[in-house]
Amino acid sequence: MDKQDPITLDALFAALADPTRRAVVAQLAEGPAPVSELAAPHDMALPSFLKHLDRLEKAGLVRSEKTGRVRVCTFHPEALQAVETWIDRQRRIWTGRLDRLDRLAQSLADQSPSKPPETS
Amino acid sequence: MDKQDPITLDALFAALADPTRRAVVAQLAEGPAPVSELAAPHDMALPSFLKHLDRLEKAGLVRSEKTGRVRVCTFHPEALQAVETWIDRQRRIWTGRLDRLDRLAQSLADQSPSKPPETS
DNA sequence: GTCTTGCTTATCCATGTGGCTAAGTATTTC
DNA sequence: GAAATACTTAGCCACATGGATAAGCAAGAC
Repeated sequence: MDKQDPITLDALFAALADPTRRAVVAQLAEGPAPVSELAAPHDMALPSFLKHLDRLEKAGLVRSEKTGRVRVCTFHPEALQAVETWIDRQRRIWTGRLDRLDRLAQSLADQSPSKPPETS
Repeated sequence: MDKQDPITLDALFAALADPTRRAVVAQLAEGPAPVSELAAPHDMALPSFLKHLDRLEKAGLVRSEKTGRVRVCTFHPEALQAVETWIDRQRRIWTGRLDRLDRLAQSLADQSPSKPPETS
């Protein structure tokens, strides 16, 4: 019953790909809030809005708990770690590659132009 | 003709929300590659694959140029900056808020337990 | 010149997504 | 207990998305 979906990059990126949902995250970053308060700024019916909240929860970005008739939502920034890790890795690979190219070019330039480069 | 879409968070997050497209980005991070080479690892028809490439280009993550009959694609990591900036901001807001709560709790604890907290 | 290669364009189809309304349920409040 | 509040559930609809096939086309290879 307390089933918790594993946090996947698919769900995370998809959750953040919508302006309404990003706005909710931004609002929750300021502090926890009940559903009605989160929904207020968005010009749409409650059920539509709830679907957005659902996707944020499924992505692991938000958790919520119901007390009485009010559901309070909380931001869980740890979920963003997976995104940043992925991005960092890609950038690292790319810049690492550029660095190697750079050093190669440098070593070519350093040698007397007539000699071919050492490949050891 | 040389119209370049503005890089939006919507397009970026959506582009990265698909495993095929993330794999392409990962592959391109290792260095530029022609379409056929990028498509090879993915078990789908070329036109289907091209749609993925398209979305990566529209998002600004990839650019491509055709020489002869071959189209070579290049990774453009600058596009990822927008994503990281957004994520950083949300986290900063959240942790900033936690810090303030922390200081408040600290100052409450520092006062003699009988006195109510100053609200100035 | 014909053949092959490497895309490209045009459709099509199933499913997912983002919106809606209508009606239901569980707390408070009066 | 009746009424208002705060969601919930169910179902519908339009359009986007991820896949497919079929046919076209320009550049190289032979």
